[in-house]
Amino acid sequence: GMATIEDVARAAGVSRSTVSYALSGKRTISRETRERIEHAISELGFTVNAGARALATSQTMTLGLLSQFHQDEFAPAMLQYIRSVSDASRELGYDVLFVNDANAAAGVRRITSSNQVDGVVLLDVTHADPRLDTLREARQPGALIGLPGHSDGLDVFDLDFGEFARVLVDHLYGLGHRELILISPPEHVFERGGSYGWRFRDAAVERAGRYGLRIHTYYGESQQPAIGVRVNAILDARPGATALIVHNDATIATLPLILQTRGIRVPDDLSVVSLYSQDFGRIFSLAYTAVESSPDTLGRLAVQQLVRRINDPGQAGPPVVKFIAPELIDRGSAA
Amino acid sequence: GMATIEDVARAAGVSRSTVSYALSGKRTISRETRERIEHAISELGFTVNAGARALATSQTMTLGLLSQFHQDEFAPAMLQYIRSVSDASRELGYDVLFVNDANAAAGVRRITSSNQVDGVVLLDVTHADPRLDTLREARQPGALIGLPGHSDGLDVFDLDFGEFARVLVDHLYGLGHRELILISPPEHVFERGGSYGWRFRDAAVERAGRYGLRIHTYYGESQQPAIGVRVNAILDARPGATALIVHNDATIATLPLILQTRGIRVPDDLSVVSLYSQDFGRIFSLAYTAVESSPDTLGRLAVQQLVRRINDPGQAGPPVVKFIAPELIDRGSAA
DNA sequence: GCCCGTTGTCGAACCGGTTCGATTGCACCA
DNA sequence: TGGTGCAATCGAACCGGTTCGACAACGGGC
Repeated sequence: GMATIEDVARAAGVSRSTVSYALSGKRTISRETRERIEHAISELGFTVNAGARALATSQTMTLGLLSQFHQDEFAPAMLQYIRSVSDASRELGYDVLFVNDANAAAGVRRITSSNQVDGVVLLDVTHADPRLDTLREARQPGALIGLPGHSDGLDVFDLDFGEFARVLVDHLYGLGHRELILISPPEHVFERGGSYGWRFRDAAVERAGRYGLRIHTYYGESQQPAIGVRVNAILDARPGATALIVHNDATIATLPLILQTRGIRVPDDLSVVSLYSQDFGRIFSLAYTAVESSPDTLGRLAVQQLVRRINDPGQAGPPVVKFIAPELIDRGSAA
Repeated sequence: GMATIEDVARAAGVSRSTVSYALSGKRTISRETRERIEHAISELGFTVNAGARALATSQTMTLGLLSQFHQDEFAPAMLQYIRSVSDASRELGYDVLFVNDANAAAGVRRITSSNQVDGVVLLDVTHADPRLDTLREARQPGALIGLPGHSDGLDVFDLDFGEFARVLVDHLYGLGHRELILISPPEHVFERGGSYGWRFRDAAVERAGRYGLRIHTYYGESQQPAIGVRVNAILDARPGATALIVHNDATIATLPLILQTRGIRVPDDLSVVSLYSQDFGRIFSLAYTAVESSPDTLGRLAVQQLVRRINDPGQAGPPVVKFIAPELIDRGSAA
């Protein structure tokens, strides 16, 4: 058995409560007593029992992180969110309970109703996410990464996909392009309700229309060799287009190889712009002009807001919907 | 406040202990009483408080998962381990506490000494992993994914890299190749003590020597454009080599583009074999003959063994060192 | 009619902390 | 010199479960 606070108290010749107060600093303790206690603690190798503390304080100092691996999903981007949420949590003193249940809503219920966590972060939120209702019923606050159809009562953090699209269209328009191609996420993402697909597409089309540009929009694919087939078919069908906007992780990741095979040089023969994070670009060796998807910022903001609500229930104001503004990183792939 | 077992007891007109026994089934309860209790439970929406249960039973039903993102590491493979450990844990009734502290050893100490977990899985274990000593001091059992220099007291699961190398060399030898190139992980992986680097290389060299093959070994790089520069330099330096063995995630991921750029066809001009998982191959659209790195099996075995030790302390036998045998998946990239 | 074993339930102790109210001793002020 | 206030500490209650020992009721064997 491990040393308990009782053991420390005995070794230091004081009561349990005195040890507790010495630990928390919530009441004044004389210097000598505190030193005796500290000595006993290091002597015995005492550590507070997390379960007991959680029971007494109703605070677990743990956040739930709910990821979700959709079938056919292009997963690598997920890791960046897991990292950023985990890092931000740790900095604020929280641990992370990672949940990836097949039944995601049940996972939310399990960790919230049993009081295993003080708050929940949902990754990869879809338009009609089945986890949302369950999360709303929970006592603990929740923060979403990704905008659902109805976010009532929950804090939302997402990229401003509309603005992202406009920045890219503006960039291409400014460079003189007049006919564009947009490759969106795969169709099944739209069907599942990943709203970022149409938020980006609609804004791009609207903006292009305002400028009088022609823009052709297509669904992308999520796996080879379908990706290559699709891209080639699109390029064959639109020989007049001078620029490609790729809003599709799997497609942008293999694009260098596809274009290379076709003998297309970027930006000489075709301009390419996209949307991905620097880490993502490094992993796939991409050097396209892109708006940064900053998973780090997103995860960090979500955790910060969550912790604010935990410490300040009801006080932290009405639910927040925060969109990250685009930051264009010009890598010269559009001319 | 949530409903407690006391509320359930009151609603069902029984004592707390009776409710507890009805829940656990550790003592016989009459049918009518059990039904009254179950009714009360669903009526009140009662769920056992995890902290209280952990305190009473000294079991948290949570496993610690310690990942570690080394600087310059090629991370995508990590996600597969996280998934498999998490899935396997859930199937056995455990939750996963995900820890990614900058100071990894401190992370181990934190979650073990505070009794937040019943066991610990270490990912990406290096030769002289600083987490090991801390883990050995813990009350909880630990399972490693990756072979360290000294694994005393801990269960180890890893690929049989030596055998993996031999299978690939055998494959190439059988196809008539007489001069091979091996691209290993980056040098800093060897320095850090990732033993898989030399375990694979030494076995490949030994096997090639036995067959009288020439084999040239090189460190790979972990990032573009260094990867391309390195690969091109190697190919320039060894024009006589007919086959390439790539034991390096980052390199194999960009190899298609590099070879395409050089105008090298696989397997017509050069045979290529490697070591990666099917998922990894799908993400990077790779179609090389490779030995499967089965992160899924590895994660699952580690968790199973860990749970065995948790339920059966001291009884589960001496520490295990289990190596996964290679499975060659012939995708025709060697001729 | 008595003894015994079984079934079903209860009360109390315990797990390891936190926190509130009470108490003691001492310095300070009027 | 008595009252006041503060610093330092203690004891007890509580958080929400689990588990052990006790006990009543009951049926069966003799």
